[in-house]
Amino acid sequence: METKPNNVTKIPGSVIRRLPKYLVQAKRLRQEGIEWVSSDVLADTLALTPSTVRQDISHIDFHGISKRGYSTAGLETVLARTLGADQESVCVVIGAGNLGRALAIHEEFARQGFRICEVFDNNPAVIGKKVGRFMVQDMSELPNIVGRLKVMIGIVAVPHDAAQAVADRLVMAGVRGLLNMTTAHITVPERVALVDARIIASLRELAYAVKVNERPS
Amino acid sequence: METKPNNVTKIPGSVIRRLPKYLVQAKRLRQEGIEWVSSDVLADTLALTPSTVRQDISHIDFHGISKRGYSTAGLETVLARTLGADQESVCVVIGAGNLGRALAIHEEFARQGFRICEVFDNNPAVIGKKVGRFMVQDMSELPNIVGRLKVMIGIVAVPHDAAQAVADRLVMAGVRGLLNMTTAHITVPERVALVDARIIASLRELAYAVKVNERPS
DNA sequence: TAGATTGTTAATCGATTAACAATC
DNA sequence: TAGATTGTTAATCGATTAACAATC
Repeated sequence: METKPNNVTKIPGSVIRRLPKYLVQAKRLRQEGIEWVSSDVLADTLALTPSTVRQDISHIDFHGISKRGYSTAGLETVLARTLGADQESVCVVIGAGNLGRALAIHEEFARQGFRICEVFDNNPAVIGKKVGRFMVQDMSELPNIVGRLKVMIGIVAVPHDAAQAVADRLVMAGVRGLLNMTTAHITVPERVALVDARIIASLRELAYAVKVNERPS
Repeated sequence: METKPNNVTKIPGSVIRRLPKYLVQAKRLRQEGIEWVSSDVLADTLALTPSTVRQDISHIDFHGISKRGYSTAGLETVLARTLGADQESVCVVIGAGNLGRALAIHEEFARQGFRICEVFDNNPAVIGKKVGRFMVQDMSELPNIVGRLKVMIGIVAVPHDAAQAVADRLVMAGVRGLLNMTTAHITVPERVALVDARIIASLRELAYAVKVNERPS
């Protein structure tokens, strides 16, 4: 008997980056009491083609039904399981500046299953200070806490120039994935995952698009 | 005489999304006193191929020199001009929750040329309250302020369910581009640019990558 | 049953990479 | 000059879309 490849085979990045959008829609539709959704409707609401939707869903361990479409509840469940959204991911935030503090107290992360357990900084002036329900920890505590609380993800919210050094310490401490909130380019070993949040880059992309739209010839 | 196509032709999105990384590197190298950089070195530091770097730079109105490479100062200048990073972009933040407040006071945006001029909310309990140097404005003031201050970009930092309605009001007010900080899917007219910040989606991508790395067979 | 909709194969499109002539 | 490095063309690779047989 062959194993289903769906959960084992690595899903391409292009697909993985769309799955959260399907998850949001499946959840919304299910909450609205809509039980079935077709690839056509999903494609319409997300500005994709039905082909893309069906191809994407074929990567996860879930099947639609001819003539009815996809069960919204089923889709939600399987997408959540595939993405790991059915389990809490323990995170730490490094950097207790404006951005770091904001991320730490932004309730949405916890609501979405990303539990921030500590906030760190290396500035003696802020170590020990309160940030929401957190007391800012000294960076030297990082390895202890990562080990003890099984921290999976480190969120890098420090000044640009400190980003790589902080990333190195997170990797050393045993974190498995990094979210880079800075504009710096960070390098990590292959066993560690890295995603750039690209907020400034997204704003630049917008500024460029606005400029190009201005003279549409 | 033919016009240079570089500033006129629209640069593909895949390329535009890499240009901010080149800009960061060019600036860093220039500040370190390094005057020239080759496509090989840039590729190495950014985990790209030299071919990709040369192809990307060929989209902007700038040329390297055989045997020396690219002038870091020249590259910085032209990239900044191409992306619009040499000019201030006026932004508003909608939503004075934790995330909105944080974005409003995060100095990095201003430092990168994204000047936030006002923060809005529709909750009477927060309207008129101070957020850093801002006083939270009533949403009804949006059209006035967008018109008067020539606001280019609206940053949508409201709860998920309010995202589309807020986007509609920003578009109506005359904003030219939207940065969507929520997980909602937003639809805008073609003349308006939209970029998803995808912070939660990035964390999901990370959680998935961590899970897949765990059993690497 | 007839028709709607999936799942999948094949075709197209676009992005990345390789190769190399031009050139400083 | 000789050799390093660009700019560009051609080849490859991967992602998206189209088409359609299977099926509920």
